[in-house]
Amino acid sequence: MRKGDLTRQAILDRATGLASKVGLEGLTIGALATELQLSKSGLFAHFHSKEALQLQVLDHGAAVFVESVIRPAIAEPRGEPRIRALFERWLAWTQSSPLPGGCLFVQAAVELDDRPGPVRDRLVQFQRQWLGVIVTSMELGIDAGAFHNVADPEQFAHDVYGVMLAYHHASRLLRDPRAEARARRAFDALLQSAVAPAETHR
Amino acid sequence: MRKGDLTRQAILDRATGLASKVGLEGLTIGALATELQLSKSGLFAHFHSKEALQLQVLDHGAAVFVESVIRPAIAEPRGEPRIRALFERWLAWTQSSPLPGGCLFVQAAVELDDRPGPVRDRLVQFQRQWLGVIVTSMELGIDAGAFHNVADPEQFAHDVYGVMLAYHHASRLLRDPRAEARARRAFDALLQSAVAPAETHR
DNA sequence: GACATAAACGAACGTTCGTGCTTATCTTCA
DNA sequence: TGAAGATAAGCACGAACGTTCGTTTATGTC
Repeated sequence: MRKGDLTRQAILDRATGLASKVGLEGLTIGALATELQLSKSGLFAHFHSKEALQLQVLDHGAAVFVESVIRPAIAEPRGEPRIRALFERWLAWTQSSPLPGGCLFVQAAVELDDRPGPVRDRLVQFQRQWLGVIVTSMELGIDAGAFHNVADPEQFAHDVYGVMLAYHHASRLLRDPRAEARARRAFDALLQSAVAPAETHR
Repeated sequence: MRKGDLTRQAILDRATGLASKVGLEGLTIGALATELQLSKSGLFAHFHSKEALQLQVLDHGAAVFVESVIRPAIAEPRGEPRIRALFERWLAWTQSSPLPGGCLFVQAAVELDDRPGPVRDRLVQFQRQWLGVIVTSMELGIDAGAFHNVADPEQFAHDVYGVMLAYHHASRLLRDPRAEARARRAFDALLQSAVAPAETHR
């Protein structure tokens, strides 16, 4: 790997963390350069435009997300364990050290929800994929008999994401120490109402 | 009412809508002045600092929220009707014309969650009050026998807010036409699991 | 109608924003 | 080791940021 790629990677690492705090728009080339002890122009040369930087930050964040949340969770057995792993690893992700400002995508979602352009498009794509992972995991669980077949995977994914957003709100804005317990309880209730009858009384 | 108060009100009206799109930080005095066909300095004189403007925008938004969501909902009879009214009016609020960018508080919550200061403090206060309204409405419903007494009002409020945030995400970022139906279904499920047994089989 | 106050303006302040261009300093490989 | 090419710095730009100033225009009161 070339030297340039190394610094570019270092820039993206730092930029991802910074963007989790101040957003993709609040992310500033000058501040980022200062943090990395680089000159503004030197850093800028890696990306040629701020929008390109934002896109790469999003891509970088997505790559990390896949490695630390999705891939390990997919390794779990189908049904409840896999769904639970997705949820638990998402919780851990929002608290992970490279994200001092919470989940980058939650921040970006609110920031970009009415700001058309390629950055928004990319984010929408990622969010759909993420929800798609939950939907698919749910469908596979139904096929395996872990959940009863009247369960609606898309509704379930939507609801689980709501639990995640509520946790983000309670924990980050309200600094509520019970946020995590609340999120788990909500998730359990959601999961409980989806498990197949045979599993319910074990 | 003096002339100055009138324009100040007009400024806050417009600023609230603008902030719902671009956030309280993205809200810019120059852009706001242009929209209102005022000079930057003339507008600035009403607030003396940007932070003061942000605080007043928050206050103004909260006042409108109380009038259009909380007060009418509180007028409904205790129990299910009141809780449902809170939820339905919140849905309508996020789509109301003065808020082209969705709920101002959702935007602000994500933006300020790790930006300490008086603006954040004010927002936290409002959010606690809002959740408190749901909690109290739930408690009153339990007292009236509409919900069974094992229901946890704080957990319920937390969960309902999650449904609201998921709706905001699905509708605003993903532009999912099924967002509203999903939100209602999630809310109904939440409410169903709280209603007293006598009410369940009617 | 004269006077005092309130409200809005226009110009400028110092910073910071994103973005170019030109130069210098490193890596890399023959 | 030295030439070629990649990488970062230096410097400057126009625009926008929040803020301050002195001045002008509108409003309200006696």
